[in-house]
Amino acid sequence: MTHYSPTLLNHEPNRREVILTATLDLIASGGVDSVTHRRVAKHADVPLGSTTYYFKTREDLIRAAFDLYLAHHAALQAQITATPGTDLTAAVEFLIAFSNLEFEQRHLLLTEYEMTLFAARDELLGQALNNWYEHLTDKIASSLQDIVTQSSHSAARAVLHLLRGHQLERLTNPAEDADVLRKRLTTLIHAYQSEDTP
Amino acid sequence: MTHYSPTLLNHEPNRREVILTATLDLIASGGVDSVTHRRVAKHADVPLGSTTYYFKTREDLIRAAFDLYLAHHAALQAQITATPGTDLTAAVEFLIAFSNLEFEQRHLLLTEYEMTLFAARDELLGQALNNWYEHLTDKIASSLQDIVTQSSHSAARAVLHLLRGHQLERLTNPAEDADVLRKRLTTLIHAYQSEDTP
DNA sequence: CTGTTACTTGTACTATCGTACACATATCTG
DNA sequence: CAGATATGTGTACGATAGTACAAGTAACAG
Repeated sequence: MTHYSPTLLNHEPNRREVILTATLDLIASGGVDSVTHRRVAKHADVPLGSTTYYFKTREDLIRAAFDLYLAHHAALQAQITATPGTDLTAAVEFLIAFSNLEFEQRHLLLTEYEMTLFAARDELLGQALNNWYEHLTDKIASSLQDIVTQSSHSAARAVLHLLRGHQLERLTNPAEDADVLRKRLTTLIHAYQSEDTP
Repeated sequence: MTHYSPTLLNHEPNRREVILTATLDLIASGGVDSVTHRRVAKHADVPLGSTTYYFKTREDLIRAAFDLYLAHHAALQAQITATPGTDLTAAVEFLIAFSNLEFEQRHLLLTEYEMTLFAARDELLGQALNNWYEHLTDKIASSLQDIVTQSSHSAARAVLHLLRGHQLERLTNPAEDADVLRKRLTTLIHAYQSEDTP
């Protein structure tokens, strides 16, 4: 007794990635909660058996999706890092560009915080996220190294946190735009430029 | 035909609040996803019919729980605000105390970011959250008003964002402790003290 | 006391879920 | 070509979900 009507099977080479992309879509629009095997399958236009084949459990699916997100984001970063600057204004503009990268596509921002919250309760992803943070800090630090007098790494960490807080509020408050951020970043970095910092 | 065996009914006056407290417990430990009428009922030790009586839908329940959280948090803040300082060191210690308020009880931190993410997709709660942010900013601004030369409100916003970013990373990275935060806050506020800020 | 309203509770209905699994086809290995 | 392995697909099962609701009890207004 046949379970389905075959005639032709789609042997797609990258089914797995298609499924993960659909999963990220769902996470961005409805949160991690909204991720179910069935919904993902429907969104990716593949049968249910296909998602459960590649990802045995729901958690596997979510973890893998976030891994893909980190990879995608790394690729996006590469576009920006190409043009480093050597003075304060240029550095700030670099950071603004970096921030806009996530601003302009709200779903990136949402995905990121969904991931952060999920990682807070998932040791494995938590570690991956820490590595990612470290990586981001290094990128920012290298854009600051010719500007600040003290450890550019520690300055970069402060910059990153200021950015995160800004983005977090931006999720619900549109008044927190790029102009406001620009001023704050300038002030902060300026602080790391002067040498009398305690 | 009786549906249950009555003999005595618990006519508790604050069933509603008991239910909401249980809901917040669940949110902190397992996230918004883990909130179901049945789980809340079991955790609060009330029958299922009780939670659905007070909160018609799951969303009502979650929204109400976050409202209660905001009220509780306001009460906690009051304990701290009692002792304002007039110099940089005192102000930083005030902020550290404020931050520890949430650090030391990880569940407060988790609840807060669950709320933020939920609010990002819920206009109503989003507005409430913005008001709360504004309120927090005012508190911080008043602790800075004798210290910074420029608008203490704008300085407070930067401080709040730095704090948020720090807490967010702290969720997965224990290296981000109070000492690190203290240094960053000092540097940031110092920047708002000097007058040559662009 | 009487009617009205607020509260309390068990149960039932329908939907959806994760997951397991048998079966079919494609690809690969040798 | 033949066997092994990877991939694809439909279906089934038990668990859990949101929500509705009838029927009971308490509190209260007049």
